[in-house]
Amino acid sequence: MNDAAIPLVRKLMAFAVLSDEENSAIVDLHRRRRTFQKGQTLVSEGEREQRAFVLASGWVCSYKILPSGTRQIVDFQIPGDFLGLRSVLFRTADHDIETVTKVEASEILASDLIESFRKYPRLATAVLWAASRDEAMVVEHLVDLGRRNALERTAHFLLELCARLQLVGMATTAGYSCPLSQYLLADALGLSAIHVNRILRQLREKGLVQFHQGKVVFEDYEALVELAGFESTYLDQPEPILL
Amino acid sequence: MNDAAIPLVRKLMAFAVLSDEENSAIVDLHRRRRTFQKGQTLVSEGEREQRAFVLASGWVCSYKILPSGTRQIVDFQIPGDFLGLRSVLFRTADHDIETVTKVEASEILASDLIESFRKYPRLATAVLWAASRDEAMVVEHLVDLGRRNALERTAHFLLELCARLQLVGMATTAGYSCPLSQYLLADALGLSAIHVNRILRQLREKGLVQFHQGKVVFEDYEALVELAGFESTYLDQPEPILL
DNA sequence: CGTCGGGTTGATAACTTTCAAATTTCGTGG
DNA sequence: CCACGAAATTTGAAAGTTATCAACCCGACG
Repeated sequence: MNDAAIPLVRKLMAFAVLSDEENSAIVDLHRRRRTFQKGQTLVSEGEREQRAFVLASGWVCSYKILPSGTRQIVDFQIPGDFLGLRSVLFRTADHDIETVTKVEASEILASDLIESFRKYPRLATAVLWAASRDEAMVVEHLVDLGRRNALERTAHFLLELCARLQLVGMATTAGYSCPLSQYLLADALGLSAIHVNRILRQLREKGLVQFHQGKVVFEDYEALVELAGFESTYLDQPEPILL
Repeated sequence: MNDAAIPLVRKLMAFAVLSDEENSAIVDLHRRRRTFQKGQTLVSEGEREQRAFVLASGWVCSYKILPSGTRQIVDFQIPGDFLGLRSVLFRTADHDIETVTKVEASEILASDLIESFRKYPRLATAVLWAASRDEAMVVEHLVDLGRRNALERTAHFLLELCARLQLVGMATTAGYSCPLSQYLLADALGLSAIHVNRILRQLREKGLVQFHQGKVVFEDYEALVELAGFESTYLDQPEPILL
C-alpha cells in the first residue's frame, strides 16, 4: 500500500518530512483495525475504560449532552484524526463520541504510541503539532459560536472542513463529499436544523455554496472566504516546518 | 515561603501528592519573575517569538479579533495557570493574550521545563493533566456559547470561574473577587455588554448571585447550579489520583 | 404500500442586539 | 479632601436574529 493513502501519514507530511522508517512506524500503528457501523457510540461520557483511535475512513463526532437534552457537537473527526487521545489521561471521558458514517479506525495502545515516540522523536513532535492544531480548531469553533452570525458561521464551518479535508486529500476548493445531515450541522453550529436549512438556502441563492445530497460544491470560493472572514493561517502550513 | 502559597503548587496538589523535591522543582520554575501592568499585551496574533509563563497573581485573557472588529475571549487565566504553553509549538501565535489586571508571571524556558520533567516525570503527568483540564474548560465554554441561553450561560460561567478559583484557594461557594468588567464578560460570553447587564440584574433579582464592585457573591449556590446545569465532574478531582 | 429519516416552508414567539442617553464609580491631579 | 473626566453601569425603545410549532414533500427501504 502506498503510504500516502494513509490519511495520518498524509496529514503529518504537511508538517514534517518523514523518513521511510518514520512512515512505516505510522503504518505500524494501524494494525488492530476495527470497524464500526453508522450511529455507533465509541465512547460515552463517564466511561472508565479509555481507548484511543486513529480514524482511517469515515466520519465521527464528539459532543456533549445538556441536562435539557439538547446537544452541542464539539468537533467532527475525519480520516487521519485522533480520537480520545486527550481523554486517555483523564479517568473518565467528559464527552460522548459517536460515528456519523460507517467507520474504519485503528485502536492505538498507549504503550505502542510511547514506544514509537521513543524510537522516532520527530514523530512525537508531529503528533503534538496535530494535537495543537486540533485545539486551535476547537478555539475557532468557539469563536464561530460566540461572534459570528448564522450565515458567517455556516460559511466558516464549511470552509474549515474543506481545509481539513484537503490535508488528507479529500477535498479541493471546488468542493467535497460531506455526509452530515442538517441536524448534525445544526448541533455543531448551535442553531436549529430549520434555521440551518434557511441559511443553506441563502448561501445557495447568493451563488456561494451548494450543499445537496452529501456534496458541498463551492460556486464562489473567494467570496465565501470573504463573507466568513475565514483565516486559514492556523491550518495552512505552507511547507513542512520540521525537515 | 510556604509552597501552598504558590498557586501552581496548590493546583497540582489537587491532582497529585507531590514530594518536597517536586514541590521545590515547581518553585524553581518561578524564578525569572516578570511584572505586567493592567491592559498590557503579552502575545499578539502572528507574533513569532513565543514565550510561556506561569501566572502567579492577577488575571489575563486570551482572545481572537474578527475582521469585523468584534472579539471573542476564549479563556481567562488565573493564578496557577499556564500561558502560551500550547502555542510555543506553533511558529506563530494564533491569538492575542492581554492582562486584565496588573500581573505577576514567571517566564518558563522550554529547556527548564523539559529538564524538570526529566528529573520528575510525575510532574510532567501533573502538568499534562492541567493542560487537559484547560482544554476541557474550553470545550465547556464552547457548549456555553452554542447551547445555553444568556442566563444559563452567565450562571455557568460564574460557577466555573468559582470552581477554578477554589483550586487555588481564591474562592469559596460563598463567592470571590472578580476583576472583570461587564465588557469583558460580554466578550467572553458572546453577548453584548448591555445584555450582560440585564442578565446580571435578573440573576440578582432572582436572589441567585450578586456581582458588584469586583465581587461575586452567591446568594443561593444550589439553585444557581441547578439553573446553569453545572456539572463540575471535569473540574472536581475528589482526591489526588497520582499518589 | 406504509413508514421513517431527511429536507423544505410559513407563521409566530422568544431572545438578543443596537442605538441613545442618563447615572454611577473610580482614578488622578489640584 | 475635593473636583473632574474617563470608564463602567444602567435603562428604555426599536430593530434584527433565531427558535419553535405545524405542516408538507420526497426518496429509501422493508
